[in-house]
Amino acid sequence: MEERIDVLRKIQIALSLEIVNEDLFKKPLTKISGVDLAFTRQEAIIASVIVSYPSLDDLEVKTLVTELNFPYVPTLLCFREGPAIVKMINSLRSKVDVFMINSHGIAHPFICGCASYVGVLTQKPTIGVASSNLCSKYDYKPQEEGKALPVYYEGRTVGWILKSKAKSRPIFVSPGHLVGLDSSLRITKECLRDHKLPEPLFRAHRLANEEKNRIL
DNA sequence: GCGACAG
DNA sequence: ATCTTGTCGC
Repeated sequence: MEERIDVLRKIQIALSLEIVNEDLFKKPLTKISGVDLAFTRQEAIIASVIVSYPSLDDLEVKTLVTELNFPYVPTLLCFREGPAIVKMINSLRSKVDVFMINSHGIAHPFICGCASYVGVLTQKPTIGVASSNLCSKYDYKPQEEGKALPVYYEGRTVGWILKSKAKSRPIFVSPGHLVGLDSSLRITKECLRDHKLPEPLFRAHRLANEEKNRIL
């Protein structure tokens, strides 16, 4: 069992070497997809909401149901959710410029959060947005709405802690793949409206749960 | 050794 | 994440 984890660690480290944190997404940016999952006993409902950028109008919504085969293990989330997200991305008809994934990107102990994992496997630009911290260090939390402070891991900047909504806990943003550090924050901020999470993710989260309740 | 630990 | 009622606050 420990050997099993060792193999997965090596995969993460190998994938981390493939990550490119430069702005190689299409410009001007016109389509962003938020991807999130909801769970039932033995399956996952995965939702993608593609919105126009920067107007954020819904362009295409889609859900898929898939089986889960890997448990949730902190730092190994990509092996649980990654395959389903890749399946969703590969099934979309619209050409999406950047994917926002509900997870961390490079702000990960092995530099391989689920957003980075998905980006490398699909070679699509990705940004990771999480509601809580995993391994980053930061000096203090931003207090003013809209403000962000860098977060570090082993001495280098790997993302941001962003006060996305006045009376909510801050969120954690980190580039996944084919997106730079600054752009990951800028794009995320441009997608903020009335919720703590950026619109693509807020809508994908809501859609996944609506679909889950519908099929139950 | 102990605690912490995305979803 | 999920299982769950009411409840406090914007």
